[in-house]
Amino acid sequence: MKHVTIKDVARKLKCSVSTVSRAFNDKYDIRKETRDQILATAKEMGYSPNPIAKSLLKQCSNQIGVVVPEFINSFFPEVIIGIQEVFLKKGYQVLIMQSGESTNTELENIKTLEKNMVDGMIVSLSLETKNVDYFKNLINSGFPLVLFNRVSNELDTSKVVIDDYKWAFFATEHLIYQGFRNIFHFAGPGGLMFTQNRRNGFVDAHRKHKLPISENSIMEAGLLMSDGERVMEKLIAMHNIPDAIFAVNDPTAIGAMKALKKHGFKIPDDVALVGFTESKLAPLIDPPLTSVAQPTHEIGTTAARLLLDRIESKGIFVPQTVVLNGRLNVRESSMKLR
Amino acid sequence: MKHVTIKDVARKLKCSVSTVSRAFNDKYDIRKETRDQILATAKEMGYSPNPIAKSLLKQCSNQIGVVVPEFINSFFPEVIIGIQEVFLKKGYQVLIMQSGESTNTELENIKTLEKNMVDGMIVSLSLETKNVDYFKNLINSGFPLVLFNRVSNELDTSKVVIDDYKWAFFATEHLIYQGFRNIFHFAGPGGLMFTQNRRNGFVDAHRKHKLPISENSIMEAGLLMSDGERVMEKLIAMHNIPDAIFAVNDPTAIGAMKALKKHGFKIPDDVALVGFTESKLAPLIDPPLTSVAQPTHEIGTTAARLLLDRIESKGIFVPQTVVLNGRLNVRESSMKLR
DNA sequence: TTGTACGCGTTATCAC
DNA sequence: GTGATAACGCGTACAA
Repeated sequence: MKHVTIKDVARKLKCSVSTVSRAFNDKYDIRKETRDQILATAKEMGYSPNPIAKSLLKQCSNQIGVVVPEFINSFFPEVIIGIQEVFLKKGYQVLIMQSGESTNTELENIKTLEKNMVDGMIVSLSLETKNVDYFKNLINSGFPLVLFNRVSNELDTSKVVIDDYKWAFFATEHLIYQGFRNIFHFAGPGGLMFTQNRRNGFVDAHRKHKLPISENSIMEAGLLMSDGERVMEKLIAMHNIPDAIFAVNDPTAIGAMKALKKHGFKIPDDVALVGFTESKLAPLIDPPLTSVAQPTHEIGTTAARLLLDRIESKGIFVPQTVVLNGRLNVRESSMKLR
Repeated sequence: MKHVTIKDVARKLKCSVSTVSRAFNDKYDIRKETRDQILATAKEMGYSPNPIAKSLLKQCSNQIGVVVPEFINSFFPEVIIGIQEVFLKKGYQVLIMQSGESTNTELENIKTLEKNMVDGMIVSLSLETKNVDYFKNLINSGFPLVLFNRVSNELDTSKVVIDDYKWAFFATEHLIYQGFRNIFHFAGPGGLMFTQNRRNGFVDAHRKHKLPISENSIMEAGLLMSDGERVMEKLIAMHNIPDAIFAVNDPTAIGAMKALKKHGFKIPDDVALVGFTESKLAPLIDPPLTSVAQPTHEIGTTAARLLLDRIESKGIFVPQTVVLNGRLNVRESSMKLR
């Protein structure tokens, strides 16, 4: 029933707890025979050191925490797999928590992990999060933290991102090269860095090609499929149909696609579509969706290595921002026929 | 830098640690004024009780652990959201771990959570897991455990499942009603309960309708898209094309679809398709895929409530298996066009 | 080489 | 109503 503790082992072997402890923590001031015997009986009794007690003592836990906004889309899960890959090899356990895009839950998650004495955290901020004071304190107090994807430039810590501006620029330019002129952007919620960057990329691509860009062509949508659907329905109702749409992410693009198909519009003949942060659906949907793919797995491994370096560097550590490369996967949804 | 502890607060207020402790654990043997003052300065100092120490003392943590094989497909994430919903409300934190379909990692995960003194676990077994001895011991020692989806009938504990047999039966029968006669089944890996159940449903639907069923029409595929693709390619190479396929899950169905489309087969005209455990892709793919939808969110909340009941019931507790209802969502991929 | 004793941050049980 | 102290399970400096 109860967990077998170091005392039980010591009692059984008629030795002291410290001897047992020593047997488990390969220090060389112990005789091999005693060590082997202790390890053997310990195993037999089903004993293993209690990490909780160890954490309390050593103020660290060989655990790292990961907090993500959601894992309905495949993006975050794929990143997490990358993270795990690195840490499991190093003997760390990875605790995952989900904020559900809520600042409050996010904060609770962070505190829980902190109190569990995780040795570091990898976080992608929730949509709601405006106030990053808690993170600031964490960083200032010397806690190892790495951000990815949803980052804040108020926080001076290591980050892993892709160049949203650049790839939004490329994606838009691709539409321009295809000959589309009346291009709309379905933007993400205001305030988020990547929303702004993708929007700026969209604008500057037009600027480079000296194409006018009307105020109304940038619509604040959201990040969900329902957002894309809603905004598209509105445009259809207003008979304001663009040639092409660059959406802030795949779900909104797919939402728009859904609404367009429902009303009999052909894609890409009537309206072309480009998404972002390629989802598993992109190549499978009809028509296949052009999208900017992020190197999810690599984002995970990179973030993990940055955190590991930070944890293991007992001395000074300079936060660094790693910008990984994306890729524009061109598919049928954005190809001008003929 | 360092965490502020109960001692710091006590020292600052020139009172004893027990008084501070009392202030936090609403016992009535404390004066309101002292209590308020303590709470105020504690807040000011940024103190909150350290759950690690509390766990060590109380042998429980107000945390529950969740172990799933993967969360690339939306199924497990959606279940987890349901689980969180119940537990967050009750003041529990939910720690999530991913076994990656590996027995070893699964075991490590379980042990980590156990050593973190989680008050209970919700687990869906990995594909590889044959030996469930560790779980048996866990259950026998009185540890609260609930299984879902990937369960084992060797384990005497609460479970949440859907009736795989029944819904596989319905799905197959649907194909039969549509007029298909040469129906294949892409089965999952042997050994898994749901693999067997879905296979039996497939067989018995044929039996009920007195349809012959050849040995070769059941192909062991796997659970991945690549598995479906591979098996379908093989069939195509052998010029052995069925009228319809009932696949063990959506990814294999979609893999088959991919291969079929690549070789110019029309769906459902040439080959009809039905999946299982409806994924987000199913309604979006071309053609939309018929599939058995599982009530993911409800699976999560149900499992959570079962676990909660088990945790809070200090006395005797009878394990119960809850069988939730699925739903066959019929879409274009399985509709016989006259 | 091994044992004793202390401390990690709490709460519970005693005294006072 | 409040303070001292023992425990929770472990690692480790120090003593033996």
